[in-house]
Amino acid sequence: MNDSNFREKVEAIVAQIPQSRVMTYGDIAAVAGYAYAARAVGGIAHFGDPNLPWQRVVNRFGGLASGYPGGKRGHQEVLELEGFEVKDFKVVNFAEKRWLPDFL
DNA sequence: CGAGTGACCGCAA
DNA sequence: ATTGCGGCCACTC
Repeated sequence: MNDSNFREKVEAIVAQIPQSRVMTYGDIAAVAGYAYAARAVGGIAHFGDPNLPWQRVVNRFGGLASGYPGGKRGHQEVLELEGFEVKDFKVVNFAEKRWLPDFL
């Protein structure tokens, strides 16, 4: 079950993120078991399953990601389609839209 | 097997 | 206030 399947854990969490909700890399890493593995989450995001809603994953400032397909530009577009309000490459009311997994 | 990279985070000057 | 540096983890070449 949880033999350092950091990758599966992160993918599972991201896949469970509800719509209109966002999570930070640090939070996901912490929930996965490694509070300082935010970078690893980013790496998984790039080489992980592209079907997962990585668009709901943002950095600690609620800002957009750097390497998202299409750049911040594309990320912002998708976020707005998800129902988010993006302002200056940052999610508005990000603190209120922040979400934590149930199984935690 | 070893080294480098990265969609990050936190602190210091 | 802004800029720069180091450090943690996993993945790829």
